[in-house]
Amino acid sequence: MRPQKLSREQILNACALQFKRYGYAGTSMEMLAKACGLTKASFYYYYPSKEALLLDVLELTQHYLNSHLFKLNENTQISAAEYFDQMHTRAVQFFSYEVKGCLVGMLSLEARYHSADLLDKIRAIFQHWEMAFYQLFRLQLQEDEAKILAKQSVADYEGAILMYRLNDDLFYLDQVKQRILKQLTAA
Amino acid sequence: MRPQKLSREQILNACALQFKRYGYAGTSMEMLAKACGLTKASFYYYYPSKEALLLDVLELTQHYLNSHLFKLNENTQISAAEYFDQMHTRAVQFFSYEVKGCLVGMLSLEARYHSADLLDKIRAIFQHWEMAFYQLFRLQLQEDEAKILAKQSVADYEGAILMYRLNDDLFYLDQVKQRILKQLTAA
Amino acid sequence: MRPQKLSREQILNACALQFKRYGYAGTSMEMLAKACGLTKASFYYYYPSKEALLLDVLELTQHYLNSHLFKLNENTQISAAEYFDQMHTRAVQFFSYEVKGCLVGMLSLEARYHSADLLDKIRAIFQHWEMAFYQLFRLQLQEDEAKILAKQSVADYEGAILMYRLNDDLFYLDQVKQRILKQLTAA
Amino acid sequence: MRPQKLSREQILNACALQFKRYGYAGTSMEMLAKACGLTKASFYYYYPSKEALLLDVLELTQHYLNSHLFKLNENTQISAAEYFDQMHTRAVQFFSYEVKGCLVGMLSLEARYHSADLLDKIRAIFQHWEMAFYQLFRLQLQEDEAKILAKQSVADYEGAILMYRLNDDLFYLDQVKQRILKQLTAA
DNA sequence: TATGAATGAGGCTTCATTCAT
DNA sequence: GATGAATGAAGCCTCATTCAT
Repeated sequence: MRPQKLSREQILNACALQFKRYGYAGTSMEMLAKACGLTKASFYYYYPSKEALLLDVLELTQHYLNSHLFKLNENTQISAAEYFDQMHTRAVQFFSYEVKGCLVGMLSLEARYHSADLLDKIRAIFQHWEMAFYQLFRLQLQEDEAKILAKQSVADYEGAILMYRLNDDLFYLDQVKQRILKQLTAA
Repeated sequence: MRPQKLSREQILNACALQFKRYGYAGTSMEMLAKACGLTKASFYYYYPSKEALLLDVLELTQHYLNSHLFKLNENTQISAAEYFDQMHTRAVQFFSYEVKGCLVGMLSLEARYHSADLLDKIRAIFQHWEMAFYQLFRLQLQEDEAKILAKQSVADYEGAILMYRLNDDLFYLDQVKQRILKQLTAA
Repeated sequence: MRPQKLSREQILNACALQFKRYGYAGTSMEMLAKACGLTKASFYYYYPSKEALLLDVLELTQHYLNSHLFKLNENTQISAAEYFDQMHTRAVQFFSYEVKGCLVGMLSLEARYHSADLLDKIRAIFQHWEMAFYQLFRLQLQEDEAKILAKQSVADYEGAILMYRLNDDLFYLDQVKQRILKQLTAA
Repeated sequence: MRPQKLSREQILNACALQFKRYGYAGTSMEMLAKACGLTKASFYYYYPSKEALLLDVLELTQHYLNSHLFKLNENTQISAAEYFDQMHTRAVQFFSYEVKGCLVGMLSLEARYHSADLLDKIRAIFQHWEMAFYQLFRLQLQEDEAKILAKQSVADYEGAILMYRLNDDLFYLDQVKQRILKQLTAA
């Protein structure tokens, strides 16, 4: 009776939203199935377990981030600051889409005492983000400065998103942007 | 009457650690009871529900933070920078005690779609922290600057703690400190 | 899909018997599940809560009573007394089936301090019974007499069933019948 | 800190009310203790178990009924009808005191599949009531008639009380009275 | 593919009862 | 006498998962 079959990607996206909203422990397979317009049993046709699903959700998230947020378009003419500005806009969109917050940051807290696979994946995603920042900042800054700012920026974003989620206030994300821009243009 | 195995405060502290480690949804009453050396049923002698317990845990946390971390000793001779330095040291200790991380930050993510009471309490705690920062920063900075820096600093700490928890790397917390100190001494 | 062990109606009937035997508070979900040949968890596939189940049990009981006991076959040639005699026989069967007693009467005692929904449903069932009596008695009696006798008869039956259940003695039910018949034939 | 120690009888009376209101299964030891102004543990000083308490409650009820409701004052000058009238008034008071209903009738339903002791006690109480009616009715009626009317009257009262409790309507009890009076005065 | 049906394990909570002072 | 503290068992319900069609 369902309108149409969902693609693997649509399922993962729907599940990502549930996880982002309620966390891993707070999301049941029932909720995930319903979010996909499937029955619980049907849902198991696509995914054999909650953990497997989560890993795939993160995999997709990683791909998405790598191709949409972290990938630097090298043959561009705009400045590092301008580039970062666009990057920030896309980041804010990503962290505001449907549910405010950062799925990966959230899972990082829950996953700390779970499986090693999960931790590795989460760390990898943050690493890629840091690397993306590094390459961008390197256009303007010294190696050391770029390195530190990249590492710091990831943390800054996570803190800002946490407060954004809690207080519904974009101030935090805007401050992060201003601060990074200042360092990029000051150089 | 049989003597109490643990005092109310000891129970709350033990539970705080469990919540900090596994989150609210990820912690079962069984785990909490065991962490207190009690059976599940005995545990209910102290707390009528998981939610009530959580609120008391947060209450205690708030009291602790207000009296140990957020309270400014006014009749002191040291500078704002020195004062902040000590404050930071205590904060790092607090966020490293037994389990790395920030209970309140963690709960803020889970609580977003839970009870309003919980959200209010969490917001209040962050507010107090911000206010403490503000009063301290005000010693050196203009009202506007102090205000912004205070708000930003809370977010910065949360981001740093998140990454500290994930990567076991104190770099993040140290950077936060340096950055704030720079603004305090530059003025 | 695996075939259902028991139909919805079979489940409700099995549960009705449990409730009739042990009352609402005295019947556990485990008992109900076992009475249906299901595990506790499987039982929840059919009913989300004990209260919801009870309401459905009463709904089914009401339907059964309305169609088997309370419904008057209008185009019949027999007298009111004869009709009542048959009605009584069916009533005795109903109150003796598997477990002696009246589920609704029993629940009426327990429900007095429970949910309003429950009370309403119970009152409605008794109302329907009274109405059935009224229509039947009206064939022979004045409006006022019929009204009073109908109201009284429901109470009489309940008292008789209570004593029947306690003492295993059909005398009580037989007396109720005789008394009503006397009023119907005396007119 | 309690105002004053409760007598055994006060405790039993307080418990009787709880049982009358919520039934045996629906009343917890906690509720009983609180109704007596005692803590749960203190309550066990008086009663070793819920079942033992219940039996004592019934014992007291039996004593009360035997001496206040069932005992016929033989050296009186009034007629059987007048005597019954007074008896009825006391009965209505008894079944209306604090909580509408008949504890024994209620327990008879719950107890049917419990301990034999309980059943015996309940049957004995109803027997005594029946005997009291018999002796009274015998003043006016033939042995057979008195016997039947006595047995029937107990059931009638129980039915009337059940409906009185459910519908808050004294009509039922009044009808029982009228009916019995008619038989007493018709003779 | 899809899903109605089923389930063991576990989660939150209450209960009747006991312990130890 | 009295009660704070403790507990095993049970009660209601949810969860992740499997079965069988």
